[in-house]
Amino acid sequence: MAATVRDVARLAGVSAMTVSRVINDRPGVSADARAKIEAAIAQLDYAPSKIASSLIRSKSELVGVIVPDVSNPFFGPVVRGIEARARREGYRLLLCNSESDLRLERDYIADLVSHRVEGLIIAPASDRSRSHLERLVAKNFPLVLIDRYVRGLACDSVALDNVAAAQSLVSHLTSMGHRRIAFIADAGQTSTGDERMEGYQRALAAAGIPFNPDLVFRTSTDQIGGYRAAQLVLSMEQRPTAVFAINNMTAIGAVQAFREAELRLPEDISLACFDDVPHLAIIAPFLTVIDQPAEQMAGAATSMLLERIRHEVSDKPRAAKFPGQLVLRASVAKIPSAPSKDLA
Amino acid sequence: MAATVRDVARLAGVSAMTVSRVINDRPGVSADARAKIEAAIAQLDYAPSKIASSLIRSKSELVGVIVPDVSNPFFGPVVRGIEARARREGYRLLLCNSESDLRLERDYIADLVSHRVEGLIIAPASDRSRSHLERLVAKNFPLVLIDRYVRGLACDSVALDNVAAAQSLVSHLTSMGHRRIAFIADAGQTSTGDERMEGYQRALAAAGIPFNPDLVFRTSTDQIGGYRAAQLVLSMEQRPTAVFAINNMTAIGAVQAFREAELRLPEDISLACFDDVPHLAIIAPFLTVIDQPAEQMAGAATSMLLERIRHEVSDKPRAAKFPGQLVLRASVAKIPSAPSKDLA
DNA sequence: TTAATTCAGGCAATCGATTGACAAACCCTG
DNA sequence: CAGGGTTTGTCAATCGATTGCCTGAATTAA
Repeated sequence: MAATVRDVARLAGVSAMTVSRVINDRPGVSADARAKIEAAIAQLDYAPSKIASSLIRSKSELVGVIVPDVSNPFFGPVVRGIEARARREGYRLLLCNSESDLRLERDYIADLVSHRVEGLIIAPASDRSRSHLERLVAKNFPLVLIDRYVRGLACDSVALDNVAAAQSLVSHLTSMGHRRIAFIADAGQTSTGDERMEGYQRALAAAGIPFNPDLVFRTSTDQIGGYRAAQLVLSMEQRPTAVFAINNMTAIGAVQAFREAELRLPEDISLACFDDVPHLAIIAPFLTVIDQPAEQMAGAATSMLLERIRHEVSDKPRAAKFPGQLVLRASVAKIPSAPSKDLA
Repeated sequence: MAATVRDVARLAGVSAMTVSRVINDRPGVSADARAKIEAAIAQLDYAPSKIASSLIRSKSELVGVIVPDVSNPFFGPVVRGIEARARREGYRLLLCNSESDLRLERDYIADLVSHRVEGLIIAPASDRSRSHLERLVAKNFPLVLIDRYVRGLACDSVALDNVAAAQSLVSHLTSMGHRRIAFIADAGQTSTGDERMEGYQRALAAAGIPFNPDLVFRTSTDQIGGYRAAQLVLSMEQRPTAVFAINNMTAIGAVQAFREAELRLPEDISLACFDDVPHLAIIAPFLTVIDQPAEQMAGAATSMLLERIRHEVSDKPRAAKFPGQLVLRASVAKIPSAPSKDLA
């Protein structure tokens, strides 16, 4: 069906190897032969098979990317950033959505390896991803973790400095007078979640507020999880004055719950979260958030991966940390320092 | 480096072909041999090379996807929808962002063809994409256009019924009493843009409002384009009472411009646009929009593509149209029917 | 016991591009 | 005009999995 080097060679009256030389811009071809070959290529609409060349060269020029969901406002820019950087080096992206499903993630990894991707950038579903990632690391397969790292897995990673970012966000809440601050957290399976928890606790400690486990609501880190957690928050006897949501999706779920309960933000309850929702800020500059430089992080991860692929670096795993930016908007209210009066 | 069928065969004490049979679940292998082979596969951590099997079978199990930008709130769900559908059939996605750049798009297409993707789903940059898409169509290459079609190109497409959707949106504006309705449009290169223009004009005609070309602002369909167009709208002597933005990004740019001019929406000016911004509605149920079923459309496009790949359908091009849903929110105000009084 | 039938499993060719070894033709200089 | 060096191009092997064709062994029926 499709034309091959041999077809081109026959039409141009040369050998296959000469055609190959022209395609790969190698020396040793006369101008005359080159012209004839190019004419033949155009005439046959010939496209060299990367499959065949991948096989012989053991270079697929493919990079695998696994994220929970491309349509997530955080991972969309991540994928875009990876693609932009990889493109410049002639690499294409094999994109998979793991849906945070461990089994799906494992199958995808196996499939990408079969497709002979030269490297893999992954936002692992959880620490339990370790079992299947370990095999890649053992084989010295180029691998970069993004957004999260996996405890005990010695490989490159790019993530936010979540401890510091969470601490600054929660400190903002305490500085606004909040003392009962609920934390809508993940199920406790990711480094990201643990670090944010750590930041939460440090900020509380810094403000002299004892940590109260009852204020931590562990749930799935999606909209429905945030919605349910927020409902639990609202059902508490002593309702928290502020909620710290672990990411954008849970925050959105929380807003939904608050709205249904006819609570006003921030008058009745304050809310702050991780991840800006792009564009949202313009239409409604509302949520106080930690903004992550998603595309930059993705670019850095891709550079690290390409270095691994080219063996330009030592085997020692590297961990890049990016700072989060606290963006103050309107979802956090100031609480008058009332407690002392109440006691009097 | 990586193990091959032969390595597995040697270790299991059988021939390569027997191994191949086990991998592909073909009959003709004894339970004993199968067990030994599976043990050898596990021991060597063998992953069959899809590159080699693609070459011999002429099936890459790859589908190419080209969109302007995955991080766009419309195209993110599109890609997700394609991936979800393709995955079930064992296909992987080769994802490219064209950035609406014609040259980049052309290069990507050539590269995907070289990678021997079995089919291609593309949201073409503009009607000028026709020149490079035509060659694919001529070769009978499985191709499905999504979101936009290209005039004069006989191939499958999946898009919104933009004429009807735009008409319903603009009719909503006229029914609210608006008579001077600006249209922030594209540069006039896409079917989508033209159809929305058609719907705009039909709605005006239905309301007995003469079409005024001065109210059409052609620009790039991104945030900055919307911002600039909105500034022009505001600088008009007789300022329109409502703005119809061709998509979400231009609407966001317009909001930005209105905000800077300290105009209130919808009290001072009304705004309606295409494309819902996911999640935005929950946090700020504000923009009146036409919502597109992006994931559904993507699923349909993928099904059409798979049918083409399998030659399950005739060569006749098919065009699927999806209805847009008018979602009324708060960005459109009612205008008191003043004109007659003014005349009196 | 023998022939017919079935079935496990091996050999070798193939997909399309690449590459090292090598041959042929060319140029130049002495 | 002959011989060394260079350019240009050919041949054959290779990457890893697959498959049609066959062989040899096992099972069953007569």
